[in-house]
Amino acid sequence: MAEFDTRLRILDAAEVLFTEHGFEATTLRQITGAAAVNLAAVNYHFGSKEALIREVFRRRLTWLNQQRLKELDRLEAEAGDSPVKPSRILEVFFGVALRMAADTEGGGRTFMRLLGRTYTKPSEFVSGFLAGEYAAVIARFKAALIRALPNVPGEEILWRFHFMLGAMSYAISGADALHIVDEAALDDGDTEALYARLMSFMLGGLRAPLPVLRRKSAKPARVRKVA
Amino acid sequence: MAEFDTRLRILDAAEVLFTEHGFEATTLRQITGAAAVNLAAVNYHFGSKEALIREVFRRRLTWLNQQRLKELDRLEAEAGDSPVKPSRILEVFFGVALRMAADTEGGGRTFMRLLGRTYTKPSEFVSGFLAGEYAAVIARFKAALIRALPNVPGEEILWRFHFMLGAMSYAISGADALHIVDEAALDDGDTEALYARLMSFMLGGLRAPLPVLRRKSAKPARVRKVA
DNA sequence: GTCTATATCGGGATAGAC
DNA sequence: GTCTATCCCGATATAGAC
Repeated sequence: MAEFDTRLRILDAAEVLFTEHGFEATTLRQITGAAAVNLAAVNYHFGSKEALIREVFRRRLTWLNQQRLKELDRLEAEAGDSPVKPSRILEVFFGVALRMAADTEGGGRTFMRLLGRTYTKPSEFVSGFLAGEYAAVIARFKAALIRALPNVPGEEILWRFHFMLGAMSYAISGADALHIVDEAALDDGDTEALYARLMSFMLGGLRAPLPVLRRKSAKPARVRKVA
Repeated sequence: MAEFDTRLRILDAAEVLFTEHGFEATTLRQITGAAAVNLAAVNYHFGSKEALIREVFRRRLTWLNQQRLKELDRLEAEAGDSPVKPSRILEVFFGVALRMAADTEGGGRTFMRLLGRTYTKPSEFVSGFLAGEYAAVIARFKAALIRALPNVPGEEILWRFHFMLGAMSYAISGADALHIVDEAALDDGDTEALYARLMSFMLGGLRAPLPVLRRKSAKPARVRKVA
């Protein structure tokens, strides 16, 4: 097997095992065993276990975010001067992710489950990396949503976006987690249905009446930055 | 320090460290070091690291779920024969959790962050345990929601409940994760505000128009169970 | 119940032959 | 680029004195 192959085999095996058992619990011996390559290959190709972890994220994440930006570009070009509809914006951001998560064979599904979990507790050495990969994308989508929903304060949009990420993460974790909630085997194999369910839930949440925020005790009201 | 104290000190320290670094990455040396007790104390008091992990969950989770059931009991008693409002149901289930998460000093906040993350990827030896702790609670709340929302199919309610758990988990992870999304420091210290934001988002999602589910290809339409 | 000291294991990483 | 063999470390767990 060529060297190129070895690299890929390691990445694929690592992705699966990290998702299954977490970073720390996964050993290089397990990875190289599953990939049917030599133990020393990881350090040869990636330098260290940490570097391997980063690469597992990088290869999928850059592609994912490029897709998102490309589709948003197209959407905004089509819309011209008028703002893009919120539903379309969400469809792009989460649709790309869910389509990746639906890709059982290519490993996309595995990766998205890993990503959702890592997001809430990034080890020090991935958090900075993740932030870098996401920064531009979030900025663009946030701006688009703010344009699309002029009545909702930017801060609220950000929180709701955050909540949506959580909903998506759990949606992708799917039945694995759901059977804690209910023994009835909910079919999470039907991606179309899951997508539709999640999207209607999110749109409902995004457009929900604004919460009544009571001013905090003594703090004087501050002028909000113009969005 | 008395033996009772030692046990508690270990539990508290473990909770913090597990939340911070995960189960695998946290060593007994770190735990006993932080707790200022002897290394051997963990095995004396709990038997093993795994047993310690389970106990970290058990002590908080049973209390949490007892509160939920108690408050739901009260709500249903007050409502008599009429169904309880969905918003009240959510307020109980998630309110109890968020109040616990707001308890910075008692360690509730730490624990809820840990719980949210564990839910999507329970190690084999906690998943069964978690399911057991949750089963009765979920059943009760699911039933209450189905009564409250007769127009929404039970299956949809379950999915939306699942999405809500995700939103809550991310809400509690809070700013730690949010600053991946946006550098602007969103104030997640204001529990009241967070609670209001999350609740309006969830209610919007729960009451959203039902998704249009296209029948799957060849499968004939089945009669749905009566809710 | 608490401690020190230690047994035993398995981890990541690397040296050096092929 | 790939392999074997090995280094070195730190993990959990326990034995046995106090």
